[in-house]
Amino acid sequence: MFTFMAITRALSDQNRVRTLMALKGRELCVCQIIKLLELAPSTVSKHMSILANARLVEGRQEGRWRYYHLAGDDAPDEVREAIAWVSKSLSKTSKIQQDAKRLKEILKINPEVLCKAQNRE
Amino acid sequence: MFTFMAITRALSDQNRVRTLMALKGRELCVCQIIKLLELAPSTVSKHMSILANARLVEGRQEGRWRYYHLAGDDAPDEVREAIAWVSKSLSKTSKIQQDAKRLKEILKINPEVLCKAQNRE
DNA sequence: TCTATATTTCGACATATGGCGAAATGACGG
DNA sequence: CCGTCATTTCGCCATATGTCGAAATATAGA
Repeated sequence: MFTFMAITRALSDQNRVRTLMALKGRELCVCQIIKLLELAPSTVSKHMSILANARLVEGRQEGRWRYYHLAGDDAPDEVREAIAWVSKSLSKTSKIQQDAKRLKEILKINPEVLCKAQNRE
Repeated sequence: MFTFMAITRALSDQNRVRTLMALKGRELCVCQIIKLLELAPSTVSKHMSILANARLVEGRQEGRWRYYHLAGDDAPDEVREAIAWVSKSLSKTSKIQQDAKRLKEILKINPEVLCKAQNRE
């Protein structure tokens, strides 16, 4: 029950759900998520730790960058089914499709440039 | 997206999730839910309105009593799948099984008696 | 080792949420 | 209609949560 509630609480915030959907089928670096959500780095970091805590996502360090991806086949059933449910429920919503479009543009930007730009703000 | 977030926010509270599980396969009157959760009537009422707002449950008036039941086949896909996911994830957890056991005892009590007892507190 | 830089942690703040009790509402039986 | 009673609405409080900026941490490169 405790782990289940961690999942539902993680899913109860719109920005976290948007992030999950953005991670479908790809890995994203934190600065890319920051750009997508247009939130402060510290805020995004907290969101990611809540998602990771619920085991919905996993992080991977590569040099100075940290990449997050959706939980894989090794994750508990309830987690994988949660992701499937979210995905099925939201894929067609306009907000998520807008995000997908924006994300395409963000992925074109060299991450180096993206990160540096954020640190100047 | 808005309706989806209503569902996830509804599911982000333990007492509401417990209520959903208690409603699996049966209808319950508000005073029975009050007894199960051991919360104030006003609190339970608010929880039920959040669940109903998310369309996870539906209410039915019968005389002075109000009965709630899980959303049926007429509910949107996302709702029915949410219920299925919750149910699959939690059926075996000890907290929910404890509730099921307690509920059996509560169902033995005449609702009239149960309600009157609550109004004296 | 020193500097630059990507991310996290910390501290603060405003708002949201879960809880209660009291009062209001609505339904039944006289 | 009047009183009783189940439930909801309202007003309040304490705590949780989302957000930010500043400081801390960690990593790469000079």
